Amino acid sequence: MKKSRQPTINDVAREAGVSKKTVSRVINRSPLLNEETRAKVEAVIARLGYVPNPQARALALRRNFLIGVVHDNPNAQTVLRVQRGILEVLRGTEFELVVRPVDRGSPTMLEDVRAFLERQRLFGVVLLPPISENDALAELCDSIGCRYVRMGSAQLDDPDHMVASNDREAVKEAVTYLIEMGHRHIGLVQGPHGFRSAMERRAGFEDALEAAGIPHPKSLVADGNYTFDSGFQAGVRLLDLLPRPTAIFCSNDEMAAGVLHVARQRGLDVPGDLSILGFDDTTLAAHIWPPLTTVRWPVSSMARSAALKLVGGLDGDAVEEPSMFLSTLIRRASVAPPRG
Amino acid sequence: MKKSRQPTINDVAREAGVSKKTVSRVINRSPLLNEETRAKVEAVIARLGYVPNPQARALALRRNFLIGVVHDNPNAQTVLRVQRGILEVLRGTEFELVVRPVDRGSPTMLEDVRAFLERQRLFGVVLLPPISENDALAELCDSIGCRYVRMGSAQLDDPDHMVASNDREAVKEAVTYLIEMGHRHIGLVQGPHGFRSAMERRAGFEDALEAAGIPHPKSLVADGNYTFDSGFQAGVRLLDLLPRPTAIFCSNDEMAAGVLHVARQRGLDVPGDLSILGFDDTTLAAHIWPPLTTVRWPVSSMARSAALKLVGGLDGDAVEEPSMFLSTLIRRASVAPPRG
DNA sequence: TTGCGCATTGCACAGGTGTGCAAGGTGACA
DNA sequence: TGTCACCTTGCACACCTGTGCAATGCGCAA
Repeated sequence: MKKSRQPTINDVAREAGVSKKTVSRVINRSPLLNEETRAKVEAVIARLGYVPNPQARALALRRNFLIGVVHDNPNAQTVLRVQRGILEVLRGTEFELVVRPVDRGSPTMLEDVRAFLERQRLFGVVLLPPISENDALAELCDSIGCRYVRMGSAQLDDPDHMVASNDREAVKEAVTYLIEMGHRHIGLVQGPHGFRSAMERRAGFEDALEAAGIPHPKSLVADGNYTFDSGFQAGVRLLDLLPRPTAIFCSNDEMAAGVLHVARQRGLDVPGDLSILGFDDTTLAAHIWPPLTTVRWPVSSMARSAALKLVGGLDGDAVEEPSMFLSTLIRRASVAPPRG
Repeated sequence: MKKSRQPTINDVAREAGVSKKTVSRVINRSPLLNEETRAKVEAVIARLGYVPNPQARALALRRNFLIGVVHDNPNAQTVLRVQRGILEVLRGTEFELVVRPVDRGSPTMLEDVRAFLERQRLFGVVLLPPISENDALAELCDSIGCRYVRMGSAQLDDPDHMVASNDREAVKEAVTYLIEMGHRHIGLVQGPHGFRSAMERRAGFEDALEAAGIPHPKSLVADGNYTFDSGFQAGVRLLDLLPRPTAIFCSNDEMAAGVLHVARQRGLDVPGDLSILGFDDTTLAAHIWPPLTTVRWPVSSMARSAALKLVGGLDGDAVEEPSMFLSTLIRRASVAPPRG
């Protein structure tokens, strides 16, 4: 062996006695190809251990074999579950995963993302909530020609570019469960304003109360921003109320943990004195005490589906990936009928 | 404008009336360059909004401007903290972050990583524990010519390629704290066999007991594998002992949460009946009740330093990044003197 | 004026793959 | 046998940047 470098498409072509173009067709599974030629070339490829150079492909195709995760999601668990879901799909393919956090507050956010997408020529991106709710971002992807899938709690305008979950219905079911247990005085710790997930979950909460004919005064609604600390603050406010709510629904698990801390500090028994209901089913939910009754947000499945929507259909047959995923109630120990 | 494409180095060269090479020198900050020419070229670059094409650069340089995270770490929190730390350093640079989980158990693991590194031609990788302890992996990076930094709890053989923390001393200090509070019957939930972090933490535990002249029978040591469930199992075993330990040190927070669950199920008061000490200081530690006394593993700082070791020193002056980081005891509410 | 050294610049090719278009080959049919 | 259509293949160039080495220009001394 004169050359210690990795074999190139030229080496394969020479060895196989065909042209580069033909080798290229073999690699890219062109149907316009004699079966015999294909077999011959494939044998040489296997013998030389040839692997196409991704950098050269990226240059020639003007497209990189990279999938991006663009997010501003504060929840570590969620972000990592999405990554894992995508990586599961990408494993064994030529795609790699690149992570790109953005700052929703920054005035240059859109320009930053544009620069990122244009420079890196990503094959596609998965947009996590809440940034996925930004329509300008989706339009940006469209205009650049970058495939994208938005994850969200929204309705399904465009199944090709969206995977969603039925948060509203799931929350309605969960809160109905509280009502059926006898709770009438139920607090809500809602997510930040402007987040669709927060709106959907609040709507589900209200749906349940309305269906049961239970009034829901403003005082029973506390603001949160999906963090533990904001949950703690909201818990302080709600548990100061007289009469005290007998149950609290929190729009995510971290805030539920915050409320639980307040209950502990006040010596309240959970679920005896207070039932707590969360949302997400992060590992935190199962690891705190008592184990948290929560709504499982099927984020891993959604991420897998998103990835398949991006890279699927490349081997010819376009697989129809589901776009709607069901959040389901997970019953643990943090909910019980109210005392008395 | 005839061409709607992005400007290339040729456009810049033509506009500026110089050759490609000269433009290239401006971009790559070559010192062999007339100051006047540099200014002229930079003006054209700014006017055209020229940005070098990363794909073409990757091909020509045979090196991609990507930093990889190679890991098999089961802890979501840890993985994400590392990512965040690295991304903090990479923000504003031309580098992107690509994530690559591996399967330590797989017989083809090393080959997989080799293929990944050779194909993608990463600029550098950060190796997370426990896979970072694999010497063959480090040698592989060396032989391929891929820069790397190992994160670990190990001693510092090679500061250029390693960032480490003083787990052993930190644990010794933490367990000494338990002893000073009056605990004499202290359990250990150790990490999985073959993990250096597990060894170091166990060694620190034993150091403290030996220094205080306290015997430590095998029965007080339970095996774990850094998961909540294994912590739970270990907790069951330790809390079945007679006499029951008055304190338990767990080699990470998740296992500590598992032990806490066992204590709750048995109606034990923490820290009244049982003190629990964790390691890592993940958010879980602060979010469970009672807040967990734990050792803060400075993983974010370590990750930042690792990233700087990889990409630093490119602008001329090589910055000396620290390689050793101090884990420190965080005192919360899960530790108290034993009763009686 | 010539020669020399130094600072600066440019040519031409490398890096590896994809593709438009034209050419080559083959079989069928009149 | 000639013609035509169709299937298969190959050439040459595009994609964009980096670099070895030669060339250019300039000042200065002999």
